[in-house]
Amino acid sequence: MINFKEDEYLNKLNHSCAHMMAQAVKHLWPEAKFWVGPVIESGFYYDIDLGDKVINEEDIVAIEREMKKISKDGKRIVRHEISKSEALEQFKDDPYKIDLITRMDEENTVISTYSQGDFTDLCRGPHVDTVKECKYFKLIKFSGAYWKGDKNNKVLQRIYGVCFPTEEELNLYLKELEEAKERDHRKLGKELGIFMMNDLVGKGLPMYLPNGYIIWEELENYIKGKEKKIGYKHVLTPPLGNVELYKTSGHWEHYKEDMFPKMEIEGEEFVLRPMNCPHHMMIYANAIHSYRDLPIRIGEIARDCRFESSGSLKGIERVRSFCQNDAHLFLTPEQIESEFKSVVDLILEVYQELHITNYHFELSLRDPADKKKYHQDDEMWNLAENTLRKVLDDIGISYIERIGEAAFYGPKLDVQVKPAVGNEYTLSTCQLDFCLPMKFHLTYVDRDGSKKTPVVIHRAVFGTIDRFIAYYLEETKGALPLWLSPTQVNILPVNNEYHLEYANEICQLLKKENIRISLDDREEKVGYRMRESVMKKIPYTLILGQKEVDSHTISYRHYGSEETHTISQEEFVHFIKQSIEEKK
RNA sequence: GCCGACAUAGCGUAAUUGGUAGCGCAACUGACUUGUAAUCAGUAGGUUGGGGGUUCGAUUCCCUCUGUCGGCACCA
Repeated sequence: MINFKEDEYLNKLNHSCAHMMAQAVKHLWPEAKFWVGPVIESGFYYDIDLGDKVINEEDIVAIEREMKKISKDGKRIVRHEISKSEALEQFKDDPYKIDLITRMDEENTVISTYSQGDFTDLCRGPHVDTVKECKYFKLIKFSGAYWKGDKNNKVLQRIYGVCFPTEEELNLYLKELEEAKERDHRKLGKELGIFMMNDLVGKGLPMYLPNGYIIWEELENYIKGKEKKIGYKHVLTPPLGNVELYKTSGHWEHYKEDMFPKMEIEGEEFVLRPMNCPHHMMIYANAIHSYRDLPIRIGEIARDCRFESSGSLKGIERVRSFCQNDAHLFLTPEQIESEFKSVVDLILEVYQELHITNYHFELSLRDPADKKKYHQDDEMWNLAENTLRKVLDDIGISYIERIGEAAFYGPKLDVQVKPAVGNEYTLSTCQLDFCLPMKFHLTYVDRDGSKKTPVVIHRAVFGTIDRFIAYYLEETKGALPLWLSPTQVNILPVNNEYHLEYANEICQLLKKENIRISLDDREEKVGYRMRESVMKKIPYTLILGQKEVDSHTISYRHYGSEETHTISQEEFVHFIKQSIEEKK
């Protein structure tokens, strides 16, 4: 997908188009006031104050029409430079622009405005030469958006759009947007029988259907197998806990509003747990540990519940009940680098094996100015953040630093991915924590006999199994690799009377090898059954007729290909087993 | 949670400027006995998301609740 911010001309063009949209809005609603209209990865938007007026579909059509007129009229876009005081005078009736101007630093800053015909906007630029260039545009969506992104502020009207140099590019982009909807995991999840939701059960509470649970089990076994190989021990802990546990960890203070409310019973208070860290801390604390025992790596596919705001729920990407692929590594300070590296290596290895390529790393740091969110200990934060930077630089992976995105207890490395529809999210995470071990008074006995506090790494490779399934469905457009496919091989006997016996024989053969098969012995034409097999995105469809019976062979078609291959039974079994093994 | 849109059979959809709903797929029955993306015919399936209001009459208009979708905010 195109990134409008990265291409210099597209950036300029879209920014100019945002101005042109503002001009059109001003023509239609002269009282309109404008906040900001930046170029973003997916085009541009403008935040507009229209008083009580709320934008609707018809307005969008009208705005587009007006924009076409403005573009056709083809006014030049002219830059003017003015002083701060001149700007304050020029925009004195516009509280939004005054807000922007006032926050510009020095008194002598040169401020620029851009004009086109009857419209002038405060802007740094650059812009294209004339509005004529903004010919091929489309307003994509609109919604309310809090002023300055603060939920306590007024809601402005935000309109999103895109602009291209040519009609072909615009149409291609719009087509890609439509295609993205086709691989939305919510659509695929329904079509392929992966998961369901039910109003009576409750929103944000997905239920995995037989097909979905096969994927779940395979993923769970896969990741646990990987973890076991590098020394993780898996545990099972309850999905709720005493409120005191979360008061101790600090989660209660930070997130109680986002947890399912506490339950009082027999004088005790419990919550459905929002994460597993405290449970794992207590498992660590259950025994005395020597420095020789460290690192201790505790893993769990753990059920958590968070009271996510209703507006944030999305398929199985963002839910209220989910399972983390969680683990906590308890370390001596000397082990931080090697263990952090081993987690990053594991993430990279898994991504490579699963052919995941569209992702990037983000180093999430604290905002030192935010005294409320973050655990107060400058020395700890500096140590933790510098350690992470060092490890990442040693490994040689590139990453973007994000201020104010850290967990309250420590900095983290996040792996970000972009879904078919919507904003990017975190798939994998690795977090460094000097804070919780102290809160829980965790210790190990060091070489000199003294008690020391271990360091903890929190990490999740799949993030949550739920979210990973969502991601992987979209990534594969629902055509999952063989090892994850709910049905791996679908068998079509050409004629039940003559070929069903042979088909059953092949079924038994494949079943013995633990291959997930289905036999479609309905009295329908092969073409009809083939069509369904393809629509279900089953990796291999076998066609067994007289030819195969006579020669004891198997004819198969691979999903995505229209060719048929005929090979011996032994070859096919070997081939399928190898493909599963290699996660093809 | 906020701003807005939407909700018709298992799924995908059509229609009514207010006169109680059609179609396709799927399901079921029968015929066809099938060689790589839809064989034909028939049957059944809806208090048009729940509740309330306006009206002679509401699926359509209004209110409300629930859910979904697009953004915003949030995301340990």
